[in-house]
Amino acid sequence: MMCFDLYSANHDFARVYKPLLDPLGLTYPQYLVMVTLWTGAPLSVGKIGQRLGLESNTLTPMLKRLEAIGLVRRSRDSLDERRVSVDLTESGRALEARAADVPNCASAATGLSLEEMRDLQIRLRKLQKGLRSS
Amino acid sequence: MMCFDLYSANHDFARVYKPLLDPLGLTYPQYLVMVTLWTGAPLSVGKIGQRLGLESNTLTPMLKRLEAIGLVRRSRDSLDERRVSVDLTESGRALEARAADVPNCASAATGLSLEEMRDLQIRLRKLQKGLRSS
DNA sequence: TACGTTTAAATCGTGTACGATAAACATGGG
DNA sequence: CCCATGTTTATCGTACACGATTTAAACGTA
Repeated sequence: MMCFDLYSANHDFARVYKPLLDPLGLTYPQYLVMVTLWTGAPLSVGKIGQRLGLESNTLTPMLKRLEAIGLVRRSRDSLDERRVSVDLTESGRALEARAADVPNCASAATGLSLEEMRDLQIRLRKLQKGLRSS
Repeated sequence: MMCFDLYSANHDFARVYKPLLDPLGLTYPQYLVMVTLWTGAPLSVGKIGQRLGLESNTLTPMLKRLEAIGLVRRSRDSLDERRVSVDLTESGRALEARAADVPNCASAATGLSLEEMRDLQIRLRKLQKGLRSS
């Protein structure tokens, strides 16, 4: 069954990332949030959730932790007070440089060629598209 | 980054399984444990963990819940009192028939052909092998 | 037999996930 | 302007995950 492979490959990935992220003081999901913010902060909670497939019930506590360690700042959007805008602090922005090698280390750990990675990624996206539209 | 795709594809899979498993009263990880047991109970806690990439800290509470709803029985192995042997109850065995359609429904939801699924599975296993040996 | 080492589960604390619900705010129609 | 409706985030309870530690049983060696 494919779900077995997906389930444990995901865990294996998290395990490979752990030693890379520990020095940065980030968990794997926290890292994914930071990567999302590095691509263009500020973002609303909902926007971040959309990218990662998470909702406020998961993100709110996580973002509060990231705020507590000084990497992000949360503030109500003045145009729409329902939204919470999440922005990087100086420290959060600086972390990007320190995390620069993480993707390379991680992809090296896969043992796959660039070609193979690209291919797997395309297939995963197709799977995802199917799952989401079902 | 591939980890994003793997991370969210795994979540998407869990979401597809949920409506299929709710009628059975199982969570997604619980279902994976039951599938493992259906392939040949009894199994020790360690053996189940080996198959799913989990350890006793995750499995012990989960197995206790499965025991509480009457699907499995846990008992110390008389040959080696360190081990806990996990076996199916009558009810746990009977559930296999009720869950017979789940894999088909799930693979239908992927929107992939059998060929594509086999291919993706092979690539995932290769990835996994790489990640585990790193 | 005694004892240090290894192994298998369990326990504990922290951090995700997520369904269900609540609270605060925006918006459109009357 | 008011209210019904929808949207966005937060809160709560339950269930994984996992690192670190503990407990108990098995094993090896003197």
